Amino acid sequence: MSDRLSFATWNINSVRLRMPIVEQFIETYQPDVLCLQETKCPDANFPFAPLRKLGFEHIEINGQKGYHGVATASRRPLSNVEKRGFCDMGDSRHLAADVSFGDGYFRLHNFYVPAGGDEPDPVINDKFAHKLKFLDEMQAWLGGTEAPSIVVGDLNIAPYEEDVWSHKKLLKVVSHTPLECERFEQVRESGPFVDMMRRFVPMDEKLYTWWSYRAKDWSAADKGRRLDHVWVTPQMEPSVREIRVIRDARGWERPSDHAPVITVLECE
DNA sequence: ATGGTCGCTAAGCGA
Repeated sequence: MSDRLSFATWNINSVRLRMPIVEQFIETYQPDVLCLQETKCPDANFPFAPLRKLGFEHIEINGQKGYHGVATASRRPLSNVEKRGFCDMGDSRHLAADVSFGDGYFRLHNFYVPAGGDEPDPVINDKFAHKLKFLDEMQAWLGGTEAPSIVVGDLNIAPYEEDVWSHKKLLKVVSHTPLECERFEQVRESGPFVDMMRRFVPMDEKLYTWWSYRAKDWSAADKGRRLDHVWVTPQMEPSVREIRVIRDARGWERPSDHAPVITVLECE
């Protein structure tokens, strides 16, 4: 059966505060599935109604008060929902579900990897140690994935030189240190997963999904990083038609500091 | 080299 499906991943930095631009995004780009991170919303307060009104009848959430939280909203049913804990922290940073595509299904993992604090030394910075441990657990769990699978989310690492505005200036900045970038690649290769964004954008071209709130003019300064990712298992790669970073959304009213990334899948 | 801005939830922490 031929099929076409689009999904988006977006660190929304408070889903309740951001509902106006979530609605704007859905109306403009019409994704079939929307994976959100940093919902910062207890499950009891999640804005189900406006999403259902926009056609997202299937909504699965893994939230907590104040911090973190992920949600996957879909026009298609979501089955075998799984919310995995990492590092025994009680953090809400993952949700997986099966999504129908063509004659079968793929497993869609929605991740929010710890940011890792400021100091790039796991010995003196517990948050950075936690980030590295989280990657270890991701690899132990996702290594050798056989089912058609997609990993999306805010992975909080910009692994390649052109994934940041200045490779040299960010070598000691958490998100681009050699230590975590190497670990990141090991996790991806253990899948194995294909870095789909870089399949569409050459390695020598800048590619960002996040721009700090602290810049006076984020777009003019353009000091971005590619913190959000789309990985697919090799058997899914031929189905990926297109990936777009919706940079415009970073400039909308009361924006998230992350831009959404849309992926289009198609099969014959 | 430093500080710059957000969002939580009610002063400071996390990003």
